[in-house]
Amino acid sequence: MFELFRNYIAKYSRASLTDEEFKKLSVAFQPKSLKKRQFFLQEGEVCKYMGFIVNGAMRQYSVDDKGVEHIVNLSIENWWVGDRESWVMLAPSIYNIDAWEDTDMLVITRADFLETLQHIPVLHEVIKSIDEKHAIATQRRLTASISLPAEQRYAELEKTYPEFLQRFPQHVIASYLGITKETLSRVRNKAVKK
Amino acid sequence: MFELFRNYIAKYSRASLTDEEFKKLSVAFQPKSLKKRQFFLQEGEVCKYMGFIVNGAMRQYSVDDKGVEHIVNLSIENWWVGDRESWVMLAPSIYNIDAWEDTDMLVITRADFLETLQHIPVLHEVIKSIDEKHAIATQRRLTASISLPAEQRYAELEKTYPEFLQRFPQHVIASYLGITKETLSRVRNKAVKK
DNA sequence: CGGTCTCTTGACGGAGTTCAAAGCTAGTGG
DNA sequence: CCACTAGCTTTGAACTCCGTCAAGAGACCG
Repeated sequence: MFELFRNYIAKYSRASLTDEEFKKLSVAFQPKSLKKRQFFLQEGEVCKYMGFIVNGAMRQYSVDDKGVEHIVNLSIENWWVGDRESWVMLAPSIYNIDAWEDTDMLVITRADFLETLQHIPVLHEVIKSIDEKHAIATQRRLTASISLPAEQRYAELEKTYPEFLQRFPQHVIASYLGITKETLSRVRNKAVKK
Repeated sequence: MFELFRNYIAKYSRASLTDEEFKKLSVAFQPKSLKKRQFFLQEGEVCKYMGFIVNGAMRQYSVDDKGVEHIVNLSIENWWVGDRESWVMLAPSIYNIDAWEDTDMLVITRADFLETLQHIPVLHEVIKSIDEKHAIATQRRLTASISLPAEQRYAELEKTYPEFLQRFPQHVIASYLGITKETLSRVRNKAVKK
């Protein structure tokens, strides 16, 4: 359970954690398993946990006035899930997060997270680096969403996260791209012919 | 020049900086003034500076295959400008950043920034808090851009950053929202009639 | 003044949505 | 092993929102 997590952390820290530090870190996290379709966070709740996906796949989405789901994030192994805004502000979330496949995660509360940071200074560096990567990815997606047509957004996804195309059905991918499943189907058929 | 900056920093730190700390911080920054339309960063360059706007207004945009500008960020007093991705990765930027009004800024290089962080530990907290706010805002914009039609995105902007509507002409706002100036014009006329 | 920048309005076209139907797959239970 | 269902993908036709192109009108500035 924790090996993947340790490797992940090591990747993000110049000086990797000592055994003792990693032990401290481990006790702050609790294993949690979700069945497909089970919620990790529901709209209106405060996001009390951040989760690290050990295996499985999840989606984060909002629901509009008409009841349509808009997927804002997809996550698989080695990704974090949680609503930053709600987590930081302690405010009710506008998002739902649920499991798309049966999923095993490691979760931590904000209190435990902050305390652990005190005890393991190197972690700051790790977190910062993760946040940086995340910020860059989000900015890229925003830029694409504003400036590129559906077809190019799909092409970009294919290049950036090809795993997603294996793991999620097309109607999920479509929503993530901000288009309908029908449009995605047509885009793909057109692409194949080229 | 530095008063506004000091107030800004104070807002983001629980324990505000000592005079000595702030002096250290100040020497790391250099004043820089840009005339309207002058570039702070051009596509293809590495982003060597982060800038804090003391007064004025700037825009960050990419240019697509057809030569159309897509504005991804607008910034005014008390905002930071720079391309995170290029700044962190030391890679050529895909964005242009220029002044929309005559602008006075304080700028810092990455080397000076990292060194200053060493000398003033409280700064980490400040930076983290700024980054968090920024990440949340970007996520919100992405969500809106995927799930809301033009009219609601404009309404949201009106609520979130009403200053922008005063400072930037409509065609700039339109591009920031990912629509054309004509569409924005029609949306606004329709809104007035309600 | 005469330019440059800005906003508006109209006519047309196209990308993408909506709605409806049908086919395709994989699991589940008889 | 087949029948049935649920979830997924595809296709077509009508429609809608928004972009494109073009023209005109106001505002500001040298």
